[in-house]
Amino acid sequence: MAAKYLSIRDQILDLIAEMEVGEALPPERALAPQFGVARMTLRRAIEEVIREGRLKRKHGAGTFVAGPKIAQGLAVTSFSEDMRQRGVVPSSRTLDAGELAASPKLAKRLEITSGEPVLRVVRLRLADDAPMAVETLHVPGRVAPGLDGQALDHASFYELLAERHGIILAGGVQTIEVTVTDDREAEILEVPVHSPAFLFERVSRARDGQVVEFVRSVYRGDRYQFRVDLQPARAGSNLADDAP
Amino acid sequence: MAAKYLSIRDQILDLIAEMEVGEALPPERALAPQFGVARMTLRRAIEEVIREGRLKRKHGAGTFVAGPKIAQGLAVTSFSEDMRQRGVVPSSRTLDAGELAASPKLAKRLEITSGEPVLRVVRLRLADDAPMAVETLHVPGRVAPGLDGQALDHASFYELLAERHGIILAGGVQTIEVTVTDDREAEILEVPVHSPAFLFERVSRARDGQVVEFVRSVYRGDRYQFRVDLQPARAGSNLADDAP
DNA sequence: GGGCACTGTTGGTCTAGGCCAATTTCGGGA
DNA sequence: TCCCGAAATTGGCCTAGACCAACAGTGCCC
Repeated sequence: MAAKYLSIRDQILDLIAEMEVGEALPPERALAPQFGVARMTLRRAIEEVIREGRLKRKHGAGTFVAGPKIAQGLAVTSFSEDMRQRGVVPSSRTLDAGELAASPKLAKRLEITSGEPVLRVVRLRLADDAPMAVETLHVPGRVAPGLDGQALDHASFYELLAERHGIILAGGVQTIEVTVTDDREAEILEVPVHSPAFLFERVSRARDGQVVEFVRSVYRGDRYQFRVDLQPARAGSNLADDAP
Repeated sequence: MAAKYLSIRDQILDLIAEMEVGEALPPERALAPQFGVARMTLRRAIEEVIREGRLKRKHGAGTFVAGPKIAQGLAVTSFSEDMRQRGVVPSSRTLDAGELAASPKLAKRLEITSGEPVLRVVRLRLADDAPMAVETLHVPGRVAPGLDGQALDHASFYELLAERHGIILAGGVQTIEVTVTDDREAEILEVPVHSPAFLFERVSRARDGQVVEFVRSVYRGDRYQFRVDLQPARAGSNLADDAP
Protein backbone atom coordinates (compact mmCIF):
# COMPACT_ATOMS: atom_id res chain seq x y z
CA MET A 1 0.00 0.00 0.00
CA ALA A 2 1.24 3.43 -0.82
CA ALA A 3 1.93 5.69 2.09
CA LYS A 4 -1.27 6.70 3.80
CA TYR A 5 -0.32 10.35 4.14
CA LEU A 6 0.04 10.61 0.37
CA SER A 7 -3.46 9.31 -0.10
CA ILE A 8 -4.75 11.75 2.52
CA ARG A 9 -2.89 14.54 0.77
CA ASP A 10 -4.80 13.82 -2.41
CA GLN A 11 -8.08 13.78 -0.55
CA ILE A 12 -7.22 17.14 0.94
CA LEU A 13 -6.45 18.51 -2.49
CA ASP A 14 -9.86 17.33 -3.66
CA LEU A 15 -11.44 18.91 -0.64
CA ILE A 16 -9.88 22.33 -1.07
CA ALA A 17 -10.53 22.31 -4.80
CA GLU A 18 -14.14 23.08 -3.94
CA MET A 19 -13.36 25.74 -1.38
CA GLU A 20 -12.88 29.47 -1.60
CA VAL A 21 -9.53 31.13 -1.17
CA GLY A 22 -9.12 32.13 2.45
CA GLU A 23 -11.67 29.63 3.69
CA ALA A 24 -10.60 27.59 6.70
CA LEU A 25 -10.08 23.87 6.61
CA PRO A 26 -11.87 21.98 9.37
CA PRO A 27 -9.71 21.71 12.48
CA GLU A 28 -7.14 18.94 12.46
CA ARG A 29 -8.81 17.23 15.37
CA ALA A 30 -12.03 17.02 13.39
CA LEU A 31 -10.50 16.13 10.06
CA ALA A 32 -8.24 13.34 11.27
CA PRO A 33 -11.00 10.96 12.43
CA GLN A 34 -13.02 11.91 9.35
CA PHE A 35 -10.21 10.58 7.18
CA GLY A 36 -9.69 7.71 9.56
CA VAL A 37 -6.10 8.51 10.47
CA ALA A 38 -4.22 9.80 13.46
CA ARG A 39 -3.76 13.52 13.76
CA MET A 40 -0.01 13.23 13.19
CA THR A 41 -0.62 11.51 9.90
CA LEU A 42 -3.11 14.15 8.85
CA ARG A 43 -0.60 16.82 9.75
CA ARG A 44 2.00 15.11 7.64
CA ALA A 45 -0.42 15.17 4.70
CA ILE A 46 -1.25 18.83 5.29
CA GLU A 47 2.44 19.64 5.30
CA GLU A 48 2.71 18.16 1.83
CA VAL A 49 -0.10 20.37 0.59
CA ILE A 50 1.47 23.40 2.22
CA ARG A 51 4.69 22.62 0.45
CA GLU A 52 2.78 22.79 -2.81
CA GLY A 53 1.52 26.20 -1.77
CA ARG A 54 -2.15 25.35 -1.68
CA LEU A 55 -2.68 25.73 2.06
CA LYS A 56 -1.42 28.04 4.73
CA ARG A 57 -1.36 27.45 8.47
CA LYS A 58 -1.79 30.04 11.20
CA HIS A 59 -0.95 28.90 14.68
CA GLY A 60 -3.94 29.22 16.92
CA ALA A 61 -6.26 30.28 14.13
CA GLY A 62 -6.60 27.55 11.56
CA THR A 63 -5.50 26.21 8.22
CA PHE A 64 -6.60 28.22 5.22
CA VAL A 65 -6.85 27.76 1.51
CA ALA A 66 -4.04 29.77 -0.03
CA GLY A 67 -4.48 32.23 -2.82
CA PRO A 68 -3.95 31.19 -6.40
CA LYS A 69 -0.70 29.45 -6.84
CA ILE A 70 2.29 31.67 -6.69
CA ALA A 71 4.86 30.50 -9.15
CA GLN A 72 7.56 28.67 -7.30
CA GLY A 73 10.23 29.71 -9.60
CA LEU A 74 12.92 27.36 -10.46
CA ALA A 75 11.71 23.83 -10.04
CA VAL A 76 10.74 23.87 -13.69
CA THR A 77 11.10 20.39 -15.10
CA SER A 78 8.39 20.38 -17.69
CA PHE A 79 7.43 23.14 -20.05
CA SER A 80 3.83 22.01 -20.19
CA GLU A 81 3.36 21.90 -16.47
CA ASP A 82 5.11 25.21 -16.05
CA MET A 83 2.82 26.85 -18.57
CA ARG A 84 -0.33 25.35 -17.11
CA GLN A 85 0.65 26.66 -13.72
CA ARG A 86 0.99 30.06 -15.30
CA GLY A 87 -2.51 29.80 -16.67
CA VAL A 88 -1.74 29.54 -20.35
CA VAL A 89 -2.18 26.67 -22.78
CA PRO A 90 1.06 24.99 -23.83
CA SER A 91 1.68 23.52 -27.24
CA SER A 92 4.66 22.42 -29.23
CA ARG A 93 5.91 22.23 -32.78
CA THR A 94 8.86 20.14 -33.88
CA LEU A 95 11.19 22.13 -36.08
CA ASP A 96 13.89 19.58 -36.63
CA ALA A 97 14.76 16.08 -35.52
CA GLY A 98 17.45 13.58 -36.35
CA GLU A 99 20.46 11.65 -35.22
CA LEU A 100 23.94 13.01 -35.07
CA ALA A 101 27.31 11.94 -33.77
CA ALA A 102 28.16 13.50 -30.44
CA SER A 103 30.68 16.30 -30.59
CA PRO A 104 33.30 16.21 -27.85
CA LYS A 105 31.51 18.98 -26.00
CA LEU A 106 28.12 17.32 -26.22
CA ALA A 107 29.62 13.96 -25.34
CA LYS A 108 31.00 15.42 -22.16
CA ARG A 109 27.64 16.79 -21.14
CA LEU A 110 25.92 13.50 -21.82
CA GLU A 111 28.77 11.53 -20.29
CA ILE A 112 29.14 9.34 -23.35
CA THR A 113 32.08 8.89 -25.70
CA SER A 114 32.56 11.31 -28.50
CA GLY A 115 30.99 10.13 -31.75
CA GLU A 116 28.22 8.05 -30.20
CA PRO A 117 24.82 8.60 -31.81
CA VAL A 118 22.58 11.16 -30.20
CA LEU A 119 18.98 12.02 -30.92
CA ARG A 120 18.51 15.73 -31.36
CA VAL A 121 15.10 17.36 -31.47
CA VAL A 122 14.47 21.06 -31.86
CA ARG A 123 11.06 22.21 -30.79
CA LEU A 124 9.25 25.49 -30.69
CA ARG A 125 7.29 25.82 -27.50
CA LEU A 126 4.19 27.95 -27.55
CA ALA A 127 1.97 29.48 -24.89
CA ASP A 128 -1.54 30.32 -26.02
CA ASP A 129 -0.25 29.77 -29.55
CA ALA A 130 2.41 32.46 -29.27
CA PRO A 131 6.09 31.52 -29.39
CA MET A 132 7.62 31.25 -25.95
CA ALA A 133 10.81 29.23 -26.25
CA VAL A 134 13.06 27.23 -28.51
CA GLU A 135 14.13 23.96 -26.96
CA THR A 136 16.89 21.71 -28.19
CA LEU A 137 16.78 18.25 -26.70
CA HIS A 138 19.69 15.81 -26.82
CA VAL A 139 19.24 12.18 -25.83
CA PRO A 140 21.97 9.53 -26.06
CA GLY A 141 20.93 6.96 -28.65
CA ARG A 142 21.24 4.00 -26.34
CA VAL A 143 19.02 5.55 -23.70
CA ALA A 144 15.92 5.53 -25.84
CA PRO A 145 16.49 3.41 -28.94
CA GLY A 146 13.78 3.83 -31.53
CA LEU A 147 12.66 7.17 -30.21
CA ASP A 148 12.29 9.89 -32.79
CA GLY A 149 10.95 13.38 -33.12
CA GLN A 150 7.56 12.15 -34.30
CA ALA A 151 6.77 10.46 -31.02
CA LEU A 152 7.28 13.68 -29.13
CA ASP A 153 4.56 15.53 -30.95
CA HIS A 154 1.76 14.05 -28.94
CA ALA A 155 3.34 12.69 -25.81
CA SER A 156 5.60 13.98 -23.12
CA PHE A 157 9.22 12.92 -23.41
CA TYR A 158 9.23 11.96 -19.78
CA GLU A 159 6.13 9.83 -20.18
CA LEU A 160 7.67 8.05 -23.16
CA LEU A 161 10.82 7.43 -21.20
CA ALA A 162 8.88 5.89 -18.37
CA GLU A 163 6.42 3.86 -20.39
CA ARG A 164 8.49 2.68 -23.33
CA HIS A 165 11.92 2.48 -21.78
CA GLY A 166 11.24 2.10 -18.09
CA ILE A 167 13.42 5.04 -17.22
CA ILE A 168 12.50 7.08 -14.19
CA LEU A 169 14.15 10.42 -13.68
CA ALA A 170 15.91 10.86 -10.42
CA GLY A 171 16.91 14.48 -10.69
CA GLY A 172 19.02 16.92 -12.54
CA VAL A 173 20.82 20.20 -12.58
CA GLN A 174 19.69 23.30 -14.40
CA THR A 175 21.52 26.52 -14.98
CA ILE A 176 19.77 29.75 -15.79
CA GLU A 177 21.56 32.52 -17.60
CA VAL A 178 20.70 35.51 -19.69
CA THR A 179 21.53 35.79 -23.33
CA VAL A 180 20.40 37.57 -26.44
CA THR A 181 18.70 35.94 -29.39
CA ASP A 182 20.72 35.18 -32.48
CA ASP A 183 19.29 35.50 -35.98
CA ARG A 184 17.75 32.06 -36.06
CA GLU A 185 16.25 32.20 -32.59
CA ALA A 186 14.91 35.68 -33.21
CA GLU A 187 13.11 34.56 -36.31
CA ILE A 188 11.61 31.51 -34.69
CA LEU A 189 10.52 33.36 -31.59
CA GLU A 190 9.28 36.32 -33.58
CA VAL A 191 11.30 38.88 -31.71
CA PRO A 192 13.97 41.33 -32.88
CA VAL A 193 17.50 40.04 -33.17
CA HIS A 194 19.55 40.51 -29.99
CA SER A 195 16.49 40.62 -27.77
CA PRO A 196 17.23 39.63 -24.17
CA ALA A 197 16.28 36.06 -23.36
CA PHE A 198 16.65 33.40 -20.72
CA LEU A 199 18.96 30.51 -21.44
CA PHE A 200 18.27 27.28 -19.58
CA GLU A 201 20.57 24.31 -19.73
CA ARG A 202 19.44 21.17 -18.04
CA VAL A 203 21.04 17.79 -17.52
CA SER A 204 18.75 15.08 -16.16
CA ARG A 205 19.70 11.70 -14.78
CA ALA A 206 17.96 8.40 -14.25
CA ARG A 207 17.99 6.54 -10.98
CA ASP A 208 21.12 4.68 -11.97
CA GLY A 209 22.99 7.93 -12.45
CA GLN A 210 23.07 7.73 -16.22
CA VAL A 211 22.53 11.00 -18.08
CA VAL A 212 19.21 10.87 -19.90
CA GLU A 213 19.01 14.25 -21.58
CA PHE A 214 20.71 17.54 -22.15
CA VAL A 215 18.30 20.33 -22.93
CA ARG A 216 19.09 23.83 -24.03
CA SER A 217 16.16 26.24 -24.02
CA VAL A 218 15.95 29.87 -25.02
CA TYR A 219 12.96 31.69 -23.57
CA ARG A 220 11.61 35.02 -24.72
CA GLY A 221 12.62 37.59 -22.16
CA ASP A 222 9.58 39.74 -22.79
CA ARG A 223 7.11 36.98 -22.02
CA TYR A 224 8.76 34.92 -19.35
CA GLN A 225 9.62 35.74 -15.79
CA PHE A 226 10.15 34.05 -12.50
CA ARG A 227 8.34 34.88 -9.35
CA VAL A 228 9.89 33.55 -6.19
CA ASP A 229 8.74 33.59 -2.61
CA LEU A 230 11.57 34.47 -0.32
CA GLN A 231 11.76 33.17 3.17
CA PRO A 232 13.80 34.53 5.99
CA ALA A 233 16.96 32.77 7.10
CA ARG A 234 15.89 29.26 7.90
CA ALA A 235 13.16 27.54 9.91
CA GLY A 236 9.50 27.19 9.09
CA SER A 237 7.67 26.89 5.88
CA ASN A 238 5.32 29.71 5.03
CA LEU A 239 4.91 33.39 5.46
CA ALA A 240 2.63 36.28 4.64
CA ASP A 241 -0.58 37.14 6.36
CA ASP A 242 -4.14 37.43 5.35
CA ALA A 243 -7.16 36.34 7.21
CA PRO A 244 -10.50 35.37 5.73
CA MET B 1 11.85 26.57 25.59
CA ALA B 2 12.70 26.54 21.95
CA ALA B 3 11.55 23.55 20.00
CA LYS B 4 13.52 20.51 21.00
CA TYR B 5 14.00 19.30 17.45
CA LEU B 6 15.74 22.56 16.56
CA SER B 7 18.18 22.07 19.39
CA ILE B 8 18.79 18.49 18.30
CA ARG B 9 19.28 19.72 14.73
CA ASP B 10 22.11 21.95 15.92
CA GLN B 11 23.69 19.10 17.85
CA ILE B 12 23.54 16.99 14.72
CA LEU B 13 25.21 19.74 12.74
CA ASP B 14 27.97 19.87 15.33
CA LEU B 15 28.29 16.12 15.14
CA ILE B 16 28.61 15.87 11.38
CA ALA B 17 30.97 18.82 11.25
CA GLU B 18 33.65 16.44 12.50
CA MET B 19 32.74 13.62 10.16
CA GLU B 20 33.89 12.70 6.69
CA VAL B 21 31.69 13.01 3.65
CA GLY B 22 29.94 9.69 3.08
CA GLU B 23 30.37 8.56 6.65
CA ALA B 24 27.25 7.10 8.25
CA LEU B 25 25.45 8.70 11.15
CA PRO B 26 24.70 6.31 14.02
CA PRO B 27 21.35 4.58 13.56
CA GLU B 28 18.31 6.55 14.62
CA ARG B 29 17.46 4.03 17.28
CA ALA B 30 20.87 4.54 18.86
CA LEU B 31 21.04 8.29 18.42
CA ALA B 32 17.63 9.11 19.82
CA PRO B 33 18.25 7.92 23.38
CA GLN B 34 21.73 9.40 23.21
CA PHE B 35 20.16 12.81 22.66
CA GLY B 36 17.44 12.00 25.15
CA VAL B 37 14.53 12.31 22.76
CA ALA B 38 12.04 10.04 21.06
CA ARG B 39 12.99 8.64 17.72
CA MET B 40 10.30 10.66 15.95
CA THR B 41 11.75 13.85 17.33
CA LEU B 42 15.20 12.86 16.22
CA ARG B 43 13.83 12.11 12.77
CA ARG B 44 12.24 15.53 12.65
CA ALA B 45 15.63 17.07 13.45
CA ILE B 46 17.37 14.97 10.82
CA GLU B 47 14.81 16.10 8.26
CA GLU B 48 15.78 19.68 8.97
CA VAL B 49 19.42 18.90 8.34
CA ILE B 50 18.54 17.04 5.17
CA ARG B 51 16.63 20.07 3.99
CA GLU B 52 19.83 22.06 4.40
CA GLY B 53 21.54 19.49 2.24
CA ARG B 54 24.04 18.30 4.83
CA LEU B 55 22.71 14.78 5.25
CA LYS B 56 21.28 12.15 2.98
CA ARG B 57 19.14 9.18 3.94
CA LYS B 58 19.10 5.78 2.29
CA HIS B 59 16.26 3.52 3.26
CA GLY B 60 17.59 0.34 4.79
CA ALA B 61 21.18 1.46 4.75
CA GLY B 62 21.69 4.49 6.91
CA THR B 63 22.01 8.24 7.07
CA PHE B 64 25.13 9.69 5.52
CA VAL B 65 27.01 12.94 5.54
CA ALA B 66 26.35 14.63 2.23
CA GLY B 67 28.95 16.16 -0.02
CA PRO B 68 29.68 19.86 0.07
CA LYS B 69 26.71 22.08 -0.35
CA ILE B 70 25.33 22.32 -3.84
CA ALA B 71 24.16 25.79 -4.70
CA GLN B 72 20.45 25.97 -4.21
CA GLY B 73 19.83 29.12 -6.09
CA LEU B 74 16.98 30.80 -4.49
CA ALA B 75 17.00 31.30 -0.78
CA VAL B 76 18.81 34.48 -1.67
CA THR B 77 17.88 37.33 0.56
CA SER B 78 21.20 39.02 0.86
CA PHE B 79 23.71 39.90 -1.80
CA SER B 80 26.58 39.33 0.58
CA GLU B 81 25.45 35.90 1.60
CA ASP B 82 24.76 34.96 -1.98
CA MET B 83 28.25 35.94 -3.04
CA ARG B 84 29.93 34.19 -0.16
CA GLN B 85 28.11 31.00 -1.06
CA ARG B 86 29.48 31.44 -4.55
CA GLY B 87 32.96 31.67 -3.18
CA VAL B 88 33.70 35.29 -3.98
CA VAL B 89 34.21 38.27 -1.70
CA PRO B 90 31.33 40.75 -1.72
CA SER B 91 31.72 44.46 -1.31
CA SER B 92 29.64 47.52 -1.91
CA ARG B 93 29.94 51.15 -2.91
CA THR B 94 27.21 53.71 -2.40
CA LEU B 95 26.66 55.74 -5.54
CA ASP B 96 23.78 57.89 -4.44
CA ALA B 97 21.53 58.30 -1.44
CA GLY B 98 18.79 60.65 -0.43
CA GLU B 99 15.15 61.20 0.36
CA LEU B 100 12.47 61.67 -2.21
CA ALA B 101 8.71 61.88 -2.32
CA ALA B 102 7.10 58.64 -3.43
CA SER B 103 5.80 58.67 -6.97
CA PRO B 104 2.41 57.02 -7.43
CA LYS B 105 4.06 53.95 -8.87
CA LEU B 106 6.60 53.63 -6.08
CA ALA B 107 3.94 54.37 -3.48
CA LYS B 108 1.92 51.45 -4.76
CA ARG B 109 4.84 49.08 -4.47
CA LEU B 110 5.62 50.21 -0.96
CA GLU B 111 1.95 50.34 -0.03
CA ILE B 112 2.17 53.90 1.23
CA THR B 113 0.42 57.05 0.04
CA SER B 114 1.84 58.94 -2.86
CA GLY B 115 4.15 61.76 -1.79
CA GLU B 116 5.33 60.18 1.45
CA PRO B 117 9.07 60.43 2.02
CA VAL B 118 11.15 57.50 0.90
CA LEU B 119 14.84 56.77 1.40
CA ARG B 120 16.53 55.84 -1.83
CA VAL B 121 20.01 54.37 -1.96
CA VAL B 122 21.82 53.32 -5.10
CA ARG B 123 24.68 50.94 -4.57
CA LEU B 124 27.20 49.22 -6.76
CA ARG B 125 27.68 45.66 -5.66
CA LEU B 126 31.02 44.05 -6.32
CA ALA B 127 32.31 40.51 -6.29
CA ASP B 128 36.06 40.17 -5.82
CA ASP B 129 36.19 43.91 -6.53
CA ALA B 130 34.61 43.58 -9.96
CA PRO B 131 31.19 45.12 -10.64
CA MET B 132 28.40 42.60 -10.37
CA ALA B 133 25.17 44.51 -9.90
CA VAL B 134 23.54 47.88 -9.45
CA GLU B 135 21.03 47.89 -6.66
CA THR B 136 18.45 50.55 -5.97
CA LEU B 137 16.92 50.32 -2.53
CA HIS B 138 13.71 52.09 -1.52
CA VAL B 139 12.61 52.22 2.10
CA PRO B 140 9.55 54.10 3.38
CA GLY B 141 10.70 56.95 5.61
CA ARG B 142 8.62 55.89 8.57
CA VAL B 143 9.98 52.34 8.53
CA ALA B 144 13.51 53.35 9.40
CA PRO B 145 13.61 56.98 10.51
CA GLY B 146 17.10 58.36 10.73
CA LEU B 147 18.57 55.81 8.38
CA ASP B 148 20.72 57.14 5.60
CA GLY B 149 23.07 55.89 2.94
CA GLN B 150 26.09 56.35 5.19
CA ALA B 151 24.96 53.71 7.63
CA LEU B 152 24.74 51.12 4.91
CA ASP B 153 28.40 51.34 4.00
CA HIS B 154 29.56 49.18 6.82
CA ALA B 155 26.54 47.27 8.00
CA SER B 156 23.90 45.12 6.43
CA PHE B 157 20.57 46.79 5.89
CA TYR B 158 18.82 43.83 7.43
CA GLU B 159 21.03 43.94 10.50
CA LEU B 160 20.34 47.64 10.92
CA LEU B 161 16.65 47.02 10.60
CA ALA B 162 16.73 44.37 13.28
CA GLU B 163 19.06 46.12 15.71
CA ARG B 164 18.06 49.76 15.41
CA HIS B 165 14.41 49.47 14.50
CA GLY B 166 13.41 46.07 15.81
CA ILE B 167 12.08 45.00 12.44
CA ILE B 168 12.31 41.35 11.54
CA LEU B 169 11.71 40.32 7.98
CA ALA B 170 9.01 37.76 7.47
CA GLY B 171 9.42 37.16 3.77
CA GLY B 172 9.02 38.69 0.40
CA VAL B 173 8.41 38.20 -3.25
CA GLN B 174 11.02 38.53 -5.93
CA THR B 175 10.58 38.58 -9.66
CA ILE B 176 13.37 37.69 -12.02
CA GLU B 177 13.38 39.00 -15.57
CA VAL B 178 15.88 39.61 -18.29
CA THR B 179 16.73 43.04 -19.56
CA VAL B 180 19.52 44.89 -21.27
CA THR B 181 21.67 47.53 -19.69
CA ASP B 182 20.97 51.17 -20.41
CA ASP B 183 23.71 53.77 -20.78
CA ARG B 184 24.04 54.48 -17.11
CA GLU B 185 23.97 50.87 -15.96
CA ALA B 186 26.42 49.86 -18.65
CA GLU B 187 28.88 52.48 -17.50
CA ILE B 188 28.59 51.56 -13.85
CA LEU B 189 28.83 47.84 -14.49
CA GLU B 190 31.61 48.28 -17.02
CA VAL B 191 29.88 46.38 -19.77
CA PRO B 192 28.78 47.44 -23.25
CA VAL B 193 25.47 49.22 -23.61
CA HIS B 194 22.56 46.83 -24.25
CA SER B 195 24.34 43.86 -22.69
CA PRO B 196 21.94 41.21 -21.41
CA ALA B 197 21.34 41.36 -17.68
CA PHE B 198 19.15 39.98 -14.95
CA LEU B 199 16.58 42.28 -13.44
CA PHE B 200 15.47 41.44 -9.92
CA GLU B 201 12.67 43.24 -8.18
CA ARG B 202 12.05 42.39 -4.59
CA VAL B 203 9.43 43.50 -2.08
CA SER B 204 10.08 42.46 1.50
CA ARG B 205 7.69 42.56 4.40
CA ALA B 206 8.01 42.62 8.17
CA ARG B 207 6.14 40.26 10.42
CA ASP B 208 3.24 42.69 10.68
CA GLY B 209 2.81 42.65 6.92
CA GLN B 210 4.16 46.14 6.38
CA VAL B 211 6.34 46.61 3.31
CA VAL B 212 9.90 47.30 4.40
CA GLU B 213 11.74 47.66 1.14
CA PHE B 214 11.48 47.65 -2.60
CA VAL B 215 14.72 46.72 -4.30
CA ARG B 216 15.51 46.81 -7.97
CA SER B 217 18.76 45.14 -8.96
CA VAL B 218 20.44 44.79 -12.31
CA TYR B 219 22.98 41.95 -12.44
CA ARG B 220 25.60 41.48 -15.11
CA GLY B 221 24.48 38.66 -17.32
CA ASP B 222 28.00 37.58 -18.13
CA ARG B 223 28.97 37.02 -14.52
CA TYR B 224 25.83 35.82 -12.82
CA GLN B 225 23.89 32.64 -13.22
CA PHE B 226 21.63 30.37 -11.27
CA ARG B 227 22.24 26.76 -10.69
CA VAL B 228 19.29 24.74 -9.51
CA ASP B 229 18.98 21.17 -8.39
CA LEU B 230 15.89 19.63 -9.86
CA GLN B 231 13.94 16.92 -8.16
CA PRO B 232 11.51 14.56 -9.78
CA ALA B 233 7.79 15.18 -9.64
CA ARG B 234 7.02 15.45 -6.01
CA ALA B 235 7.56 13.52 -2.82
CA GLY B 236 10.83 13.07 -0.98
CA SER B 237 13.77 15.29 -0.61
CA ASN B 238 17.01 14.07 -2.04
CA LEU B 239 18.37 12.28 -5.02
CA ALA B 240 21.61 10.96 -6.43
CA ASP B 241 23.39 7.89 -5.26
CA ASP B 242 26.73 7.18 -3.77
CA ALA B 243 27.63 4.77 -1.08
CA PRO B 244 30.50 5.13 1.35
C1' DG C 1 -17.28 53.31 24.91
C1' DG C 2 -12.78 51.40 25.29
C1' DG C 3 -9.47 48.42 26.91
C1' DC C 4 -8.02 44.28 29.14
C1' DA C 5 -8.10 39.63 31.27
C1' DC C 6 -10.02 35.15 30.63
C1' DT C 7 -11.06 31.12 28.17
C1' DG C 8 -12.00 28.02 24.50
C1' DT C 9 -10.22 26.78 19.91
C1' DT C 10 -6.63 25.66 16.98
C1' DG C 11 -2.11 24.60 15.43
C1' DG C 12 2.86 22.93 17.29
C1' DT C 13 5.66 19.63 19.59
C1' DC C 14 6.76 15.42 21.90
C1' DT C 15 6.45 10.57 23.41
C1' DA C 16 6.69 5.38 23.30
C1' DG C 17 5.81 1.85 20.84
C1' DG C 18 4.47 -1.07 16.81
C1' DC C 19 4.77 -2.70 12.19
C1' DC C 20 6.45 -2.21 7.23
C1' DA C 21 10.11 -1.96 3.56
C1' DA C 22 14.73 -1.47 1.66
C1' DT C 23 19.34 -2.91 2.31
C1' DT C 24 23.13 -5.32 4.09
C1' DT C 25 25.18 -9.22 6.27
C1' DC C 26 26.18 -13.76 6.85
C1' DG C 27 25.79 -18.66 6.81
C1' DG C 28 24.83 -22.82 4.42
C1' DG C 29 24.54 -25.43 0.25
C1' DA C 30 26.10 -26.57 -4.38
C1' DT D 1 34.85 -20.95 -3.83
C1' DC D 2 30.78 -18.94 -5.22
C1' DC D 3 26.09 -17.92 -4.95
C1' DC D 4 21.63 -17.68 -2.95
C1' DG D 5 18.35 -17.12 0.62
C1' DA D 6 17.36 -16.09 5.42
C1' DA D 7 18.07 -13.01 9.20
C1' DA D 8 19.53 -8.77 11.19
C1' DT D 9 19.86 -3.88 10.57
C1' DT D 10 18.18 0.43 9.30
C1' DG D 11 15.13 3.96 7.69
C1' DG D 12 9.72 4.90 6.75
C1' DC D 13 5.18 5.19 8.43
C1' DC D 14 1.52 5.10 11.68
C1' DT D 15 -0.95 5.44 16.17
C1' DA D 16 -3.07 7.48 20.46
C1' DG D 17 -2.52 10.49 23.67
C1' DA D 18 -0.45 14.35 26.23
C1' DC D 19 0.89 19.01 26.89
C1' DC D 20 2.43 23.72 25.05
C1' DA D 21 1.64 28.16 22.53
C1' DA D 22 -0.76 31.38 19.65
C1' DC D 23 -4.99 33.34 18.47
C1' DA D 24 -9.96 35.07 18.73
C1' DG D 25 -13.86 36.06 20.85
C1' DT D 26 -16.28 37.21 25.15
C1' DG D 27 -17.51 39.82 28.79
C1' DC D 28 -16.10 42.35 32.72
C1' DC D 29 -14.18 46.53 34.57
C1' DC D 30 -12.97 51.19 34.27
